Amino acid sequence: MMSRVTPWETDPRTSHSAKGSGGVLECDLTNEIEFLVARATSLGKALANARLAPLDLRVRSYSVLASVCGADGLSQRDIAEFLCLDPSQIVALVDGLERRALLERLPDPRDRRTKLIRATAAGRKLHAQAADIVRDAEDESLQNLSTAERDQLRELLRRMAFPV
Amino acid sequence: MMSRVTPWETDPRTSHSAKGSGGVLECDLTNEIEFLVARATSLGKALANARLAPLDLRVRSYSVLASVCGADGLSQRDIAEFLCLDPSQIVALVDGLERRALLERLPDPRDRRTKLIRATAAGRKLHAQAADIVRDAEDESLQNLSTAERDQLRELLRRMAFPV
DNA sequence: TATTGTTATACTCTATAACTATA
DNA sequence: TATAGTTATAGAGTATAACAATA
Repeated sequence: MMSRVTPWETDPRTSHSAKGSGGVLECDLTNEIEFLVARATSLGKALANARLAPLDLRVRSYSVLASVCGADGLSQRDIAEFLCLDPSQIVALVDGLERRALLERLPDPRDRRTKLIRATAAGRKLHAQAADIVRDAEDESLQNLSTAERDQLRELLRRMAFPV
Repeated sequence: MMSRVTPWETDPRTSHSAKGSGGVLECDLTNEIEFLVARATSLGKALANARLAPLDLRVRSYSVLASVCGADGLSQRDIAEFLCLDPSQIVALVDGLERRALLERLPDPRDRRTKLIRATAAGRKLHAQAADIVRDAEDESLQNLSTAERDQLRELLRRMAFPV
């Protein structure tokens, strides 16, 4: 069974308005990097969410899990900053993953306010599966780009996503 | 007065966990284009929303206005497809802009089901102001990148955001 | 006095299904 | 039978403010 990611997409042939030769609307927005990056995110997130559904993960919860698996001993504050989320949102996300025993809150010996988040073995296992799925989805989103172009894009995006 | 865009950001110096030399968390996610693109979008959208607030616009409503100003005679369906939004969402967005007389719904002589959306003079004027603001915000988000790099990024993103 | 995690609340955005009028 | 716009609703995501424990 195929998952419909953008169920509202119309057949370009039945549409009859100001389009360019490639079927893409010609408009100033297509020159705005912020718009392009938002549209790419929208498409990518929809696809990834659909693909992660069988694991009972979404992009947000996957991101928390991946953060913790990648760098152990993060505080909730660290995760929030890294993911550009408010710390109050991390509470619910960590709650959900902790309830499934995918990660755990540990006391920080240096600061009793802080809770260090650590992935469990089950969490690491699920993350490995999820990372494969996400990699496939990303590969699909980037079909038009060669490996070299993807590397180039990644570097440029890194500098946009993590400004000095 | 300065607008705080990411109010939860902590001072890197007070943080004490697994970070790389640049203060950036080292984690597999930073190699995932989908993550980087999402983070860039998150930062950019927050900044743009804050800057557009004085015009009583948000990124979503601005996008609709910009679509219509860039390519006249679009149907709501066209806008939905272009912005990756469900047609049902366009209704409320067009409603809001129409109420402010920034655009109008016109009957399509070829198909009485369709409504063609056209920007009014006031809409074009406001769009011009908004586009300046968005351009400045984008410029700020891309401080790290040279003009050539921005062009490169734009082209790569275009192919990611509008796959064949 | 400032910070971490937390709770609460309101708002925006997204997803889905169903309806109507047209085609 | 299918499509454009619409309505309704529920759920996900975001933004703020305030509080207790701790620094």
